[in-house]
Amino acid sequence: MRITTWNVNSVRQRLEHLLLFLREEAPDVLCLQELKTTDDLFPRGEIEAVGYSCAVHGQKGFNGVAILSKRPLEDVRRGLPGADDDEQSRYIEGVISVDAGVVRVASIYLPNGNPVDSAKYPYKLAWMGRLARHARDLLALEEPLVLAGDYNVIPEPRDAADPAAWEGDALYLPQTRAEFRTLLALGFTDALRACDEAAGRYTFWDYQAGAWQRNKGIRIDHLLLSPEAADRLAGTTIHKHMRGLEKPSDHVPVSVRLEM
DNA sequence: ATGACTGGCCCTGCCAGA
Repeated sequence: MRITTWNVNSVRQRLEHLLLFLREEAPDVLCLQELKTTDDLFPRGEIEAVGYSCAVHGQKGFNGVAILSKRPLEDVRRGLPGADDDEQSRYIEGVISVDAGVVRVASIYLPNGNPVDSAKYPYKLAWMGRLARHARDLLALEEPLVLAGDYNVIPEPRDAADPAAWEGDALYLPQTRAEFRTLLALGFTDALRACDEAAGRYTFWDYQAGAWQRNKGIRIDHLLLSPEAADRLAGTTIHKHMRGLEKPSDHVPVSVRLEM
């Protein structure tokens, strides 16, 4: 089965690209981030019409995550445990039954954290701590699990065209990268890196300064696999062509293929 | 060398993104 993550930067602005992607690539599961809309304005009907069910955790104006699936979604959770007062919609999780058993999938929109001298950076670090605690609990289930999303983390220098330009930025600070390594060390596999060690595998190019034309990208959209999912890893794809469309998202979809 | 965009909302400059 194929599972894809994509920060669409407004699902309503990107609806035609989204439907194009679902028709042409037809992943089994698509995790979306930055819906920038509420549940009632989510384009559920158009998406169901091309064969997907939707679990949505929206928010007015900002954030918002969803999971689209060809098969029914069960056990849907909205928001991370331990943050009942957090009004930002950045996490949704569900379970999909397949012939070989079940796969649990989360759509994650990790906080950006800039500017680093504001409350936004401590919020990012606290959020990463909550994610790690929940991820540890999910690993104990010993089932195929994919934590897919926009992590707003540049893991290593090879994940940026110009690493020096990101020094001091919330996406690349040593503490940010250390928190990401702590998450991985719980037992996750970075799917893209397990398949491709090359530098220059980017998933985001800023709208400004001709970043796309000059290939000044970064890799911040990741698919983390539990051991049971990593055992089934068959390949990854960065759908780079989506950045070249008219009025694109600044992120492109990233897919993992699991043998199941 | 410098600056450079896009989307949503309070409908119009401002916040947010990365």
